[in-house]
Amino acid sequence: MMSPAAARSAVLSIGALSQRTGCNIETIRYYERIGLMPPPPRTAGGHRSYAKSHERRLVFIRRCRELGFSIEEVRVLLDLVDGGHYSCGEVKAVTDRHLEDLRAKIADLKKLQSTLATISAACNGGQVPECPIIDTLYPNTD
Amino acid sequence: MMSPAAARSAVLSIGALSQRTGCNIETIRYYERIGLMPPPPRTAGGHRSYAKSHERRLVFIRRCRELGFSIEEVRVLLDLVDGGHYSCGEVKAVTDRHLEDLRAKIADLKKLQSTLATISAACNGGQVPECPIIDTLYPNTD
DNA sequence: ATCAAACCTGTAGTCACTACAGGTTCAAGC
DNA sequence: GCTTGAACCTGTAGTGACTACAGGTTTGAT
Repeated sequence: MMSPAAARSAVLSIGALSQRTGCNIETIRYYERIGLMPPPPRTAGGHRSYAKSHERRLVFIRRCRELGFSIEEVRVLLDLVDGGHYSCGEVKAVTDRHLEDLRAKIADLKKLQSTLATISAACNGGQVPECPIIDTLYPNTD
Repeated sequence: MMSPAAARSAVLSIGALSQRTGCNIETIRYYERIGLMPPPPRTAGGHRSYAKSHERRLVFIRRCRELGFSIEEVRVLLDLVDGGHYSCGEVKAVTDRHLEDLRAKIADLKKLQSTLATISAACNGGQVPECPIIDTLYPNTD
């Protein structure tokens, strides 16, 4: 159990929090503005004072974002966690929907890549003022 | 060779162009504003009058966008085409750089999917107030 | 006290659109 | 010709997720 003095030594400025979490200062303020992060206490001079719990929350947010969850999805997950009595099923539902989105996006990109690779392969990159890529994409005169 | 009267019958309003190309009216105006599309002639009442050549250009733009080229990449390609004496190599360079971006993006998404699938698989979606997903993503108390 | 770095709030910009608001034009129907 | 609704116009602002200032204040070292 930390003593009050020891707890006070764990206080972080926004710059320190930024460094510890790899999250941009301005992004941290953005997250506060949109409600993902609670407004922290301030110094007498108006500077934000973050506790360890703030840091842990921000790490969670960043991990979710890195995994591609949208801000809204992160918000839903945080609401579940904040409520303190979420079910594992609710979390899994959000996660699996996101997984589905990822799969669809990958399939989409693969199709694009395949199409583009086919078009590009028809071009040997010469100096001729014609190009199969342009010829494919630019409609002919009717 | 179309007669002047026949050429005049090929004139499209912006709504007609939107329908023929599947490109939103407001997006067409946006493309004009950012210079991808040239400003077309106007009717006496100020309405835009698009020729067939405008339509072909817009189809090209839409195809490139659908393939994931950024607006700037489309702009580069259009500059090449507009110059009229581009080399196939220049076009291929833009295209292959885009292909590389696509490949990187796919690899990135696959990694995310794999990570997330692993995390999600640890969750059987029950009613317990604990969740391996949250446990993985939310830092523990130090 | 001085000074540079860190911080603050507010505003605006990025990218590629998308959605109005308020007004004008067009064309069909009477 | 008049009416009316649809289509069009310009200008502005919003979307999502940041990111970058400007101009001012606070902090901490010297």
